[in-house]
This record gives sequence, structure tokens and C-alpha cells, in this order.
Amino acid sequence: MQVVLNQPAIRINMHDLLLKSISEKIRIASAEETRIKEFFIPKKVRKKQYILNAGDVCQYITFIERGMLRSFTVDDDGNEHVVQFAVEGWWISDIGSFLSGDSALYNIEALEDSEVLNLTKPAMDDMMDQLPPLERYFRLLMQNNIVALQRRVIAYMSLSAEEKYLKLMDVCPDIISRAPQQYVASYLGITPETLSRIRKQVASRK
Amino acid sequence: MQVVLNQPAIRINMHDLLLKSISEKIRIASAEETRIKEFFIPKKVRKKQYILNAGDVCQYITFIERGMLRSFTVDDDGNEHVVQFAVEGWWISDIGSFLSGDSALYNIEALEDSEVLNLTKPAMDDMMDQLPPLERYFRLLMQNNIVALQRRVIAYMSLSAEEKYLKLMDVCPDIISRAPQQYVASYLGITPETLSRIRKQVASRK
DNA sequence: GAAAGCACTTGATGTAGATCAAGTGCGCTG
DNA sequence: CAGCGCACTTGATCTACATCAAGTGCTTTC
Repeated sequence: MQVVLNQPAIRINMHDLLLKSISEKIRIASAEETRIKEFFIPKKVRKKQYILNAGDVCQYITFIERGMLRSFTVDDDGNEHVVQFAVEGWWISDIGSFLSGDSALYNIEALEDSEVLNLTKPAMDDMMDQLPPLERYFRLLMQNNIVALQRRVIAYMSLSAEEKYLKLMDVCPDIISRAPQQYVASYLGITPETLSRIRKQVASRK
Repeated sequence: MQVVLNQPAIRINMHDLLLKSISEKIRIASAEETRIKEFFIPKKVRKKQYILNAGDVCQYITFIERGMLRSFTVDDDGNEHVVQFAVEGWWISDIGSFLSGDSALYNIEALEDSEVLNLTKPAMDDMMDQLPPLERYFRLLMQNNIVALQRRVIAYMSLSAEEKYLKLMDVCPDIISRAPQQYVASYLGITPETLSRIRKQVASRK
């Protein structure tokens, strides 16, 4: 079955969403699009496959053309904590490790069979040297990331479990419906039992 | 009394910490230091004075040469949530509002009489045009900010109130001792009563 | 120096969510 | 298609922290 939610039925080109993401933020010419593609390494990833192990160095940042991934940490008691979901059109990485060369804090795992585009640090530096407007693209990504993380910190500080869930459903209903619920619970910092109860309560109020 | 914690007894120059912060991350020449200073607007801020009101547009980012500030949000029930403390050598702003021109989410208030350096967006753009290595400095700031925010999200998700407190005391003991305890509690997402109990417990174990 | 205001501490009680333990349902495999 | 494994749901009980209410201590003001 080739039809994927929010995707055109037929994928013409492996880099479509990447170029769309970039052109939404900065202006790029057709010749530049061809150049950009050359810096990326296409890769297919199987459901449950890890693309990053905590403790290794994160060697590339990953753009998702199809599928879904999650990044997560494992605490001292062996509990997993989902830090991020990423789907078509989104980036995922351990950015601290990628940029500093330190050990990664996160594992990154595919939740569905996926197709991704990887960008190594040397390729990224080359690309920005040769196409300077890309610097602005990545700066905007970082800024948006900071704003999103700050909002998430505030939500953790100030909202009840149900309020967090409802807010998340407001912002990304499709992702949350698509992701395994135990991981949604983990992302919200609550147990699967609590999430199940909240969902039941919310449904009974409709 | 002119002696301030962690500060030389006599302040020679209003931009000392700023230049130190920058030169720790990128290489700058003496002539460039003089140029950099010119983009910043020095300002004295009184204890309890607001330098940003939520709802306004954040017009400048602020570097602290002396003193302490906090940024915080006020929720629908009127509760304050401290998002950040900033002291000498640190930056503070509502970065989303600063860069996009949207309304600020945060209030920023001085917790002590302070001296700060403000940098408007036009001045920032000019400065980076004329001194391109500064782009790298601000990029590194953003990267460090992302890493710190991610760690904070994980802490909220996975640690108990006491663990969060102990971790914070490990990382910035001086700031936490210097800040009013009610705001420390707010920063940790716990009540002042709980923080008081934790502190008592921890002290009784020494 | 006394009084007022407010931050911090302490005690009692309440509660949102965690933990533990089964039961149910869904997807995958042979 | 049947069986197995595991995700999700449900019920009971527990607990870390919130809430409420005073008491104590510190700082500021007159």
C-alpha cells in the first residue's frame, strides 16, 4: 500500500519534502536545488531499526521523507523517555552530539519503515560554504526548536496530565494518532495507564 | 558595598564580561572588541524592574554584566512559572519574540539591581554583517541553549522533585543560593513548601 | 528601635497520578 | 486460521507532592 497519510499517492522524487521545507523558509533557485540534493545521503530504515545509539557520536542529522522515528533516553532504572517524534518533513538528531562530537544522549529508532536523507557534518559545512543562504535555513530551524522546547518546559511545569494531552492533540493530532500510545505517554511524562484513562475520559465527554 | 560575588572588586569596563564571553567561543582582535562594544546599549536596571512585559514585542536581547534577572510566564490562574534565571555573563530574552516580532510570552524582571547590555535586532544584524565571526558566536549560544533545554525537558519527565533540586544544585549552586527560594521552587515546577521540605531533608543528611 | 510585610518553614489533609495486577484486544507469524 | 505476544484497558491501592493554614524569621520602612 503506497498511500501514506498526508502524502501524495506517488512519490516522484526522494528529495521532494526536503526541498519543500527549505523553499518554505528561504529562496532557492532550481540550480541550487540540484546542488542541495547532492549533499544528502538517501537511506531506507526498517521499523524498529536504530539509526543512533546513545553513547555513540551522532554523525549525521536526518530529514524524514517518509515514515516516523522517535528519539529517546533510557534512565538509570531502565525506563525509556521519549524526547521527540519526527515524521515526514521533519528533522531528527542528537544535535549536541552532532555539533560537538560528544557522546549522544539519545537513541533514535524507526517506528515505521521509513526513508530518510542523512546529512553529515562535513557535507553540511560544505553545503553552507557553497550555498550561504542555507545558513539562514538552519538558523531558523534552531530558533523554532528553541521556541518549541521552551513551550514544552512550560507545559511540563504548569499543566496537568490531561491538559498536556489535550494540548498535544491540538498541535499534532495526526502524529499522536499514528504513534504507539505507550510512546505518546512517555513523551507526555505519564504512564500508559494514565494516558488510557485520560483518553477514555475525553472520549466520554464528546 | 561594591564587592559582588564572583566579580572583581573593581569593574574596569562595562563590557568586560561580554568580551570575555565572546572570546571564549570565537577569536576576536582588539580592534574588533572596540567595534563590538559600539553595538550594545548599556543600561542600569533596578531590583523588581521589568525589562520585558509579556504581550509586548521583545526589542532587544540582554547580556548581564552585573546582577540577576528572571524570565517567567503567568498562567490562566495567575500562577507564575519561572523559565530562566540569568546572572553575570549570561544572556536573557524572549528569543522567539525577538526574532519573529511576535508578542512575547515572558516577563523579564530584575531580582537585583543590575547592569546590562542591550542589543537590538537591527544592531545585531549590522554587527554580524560587519563582523561575520559573530554569527558563529550566536550560533553556539543557540546550540548550547537547545542542549540545555532538552536536558531540562528530560529532567522534568524523569526525575523526582528532590532529584531535580539536587541536580540543579550540582550545576549552579551559586545562582540557586542567590535566588529567592520561591522562584527556585517555581523554576523546578514545585511548591515552595515542597522545596523547603526537600532542603530540610537534604541538610539533615549531611 | 518598633511595626509591618512578606518570605520561608512546619503541620495536617487531600489528590492526581504512579504502581501493581489482571483482563481484553489487536497484530503478527507459522 | 489458530496461537502467541504484546499493547492497551481496567480496577484496586499507594504515594509524592499539592493545598490549606499557621507559625517563625528576616527585611524594609518610618
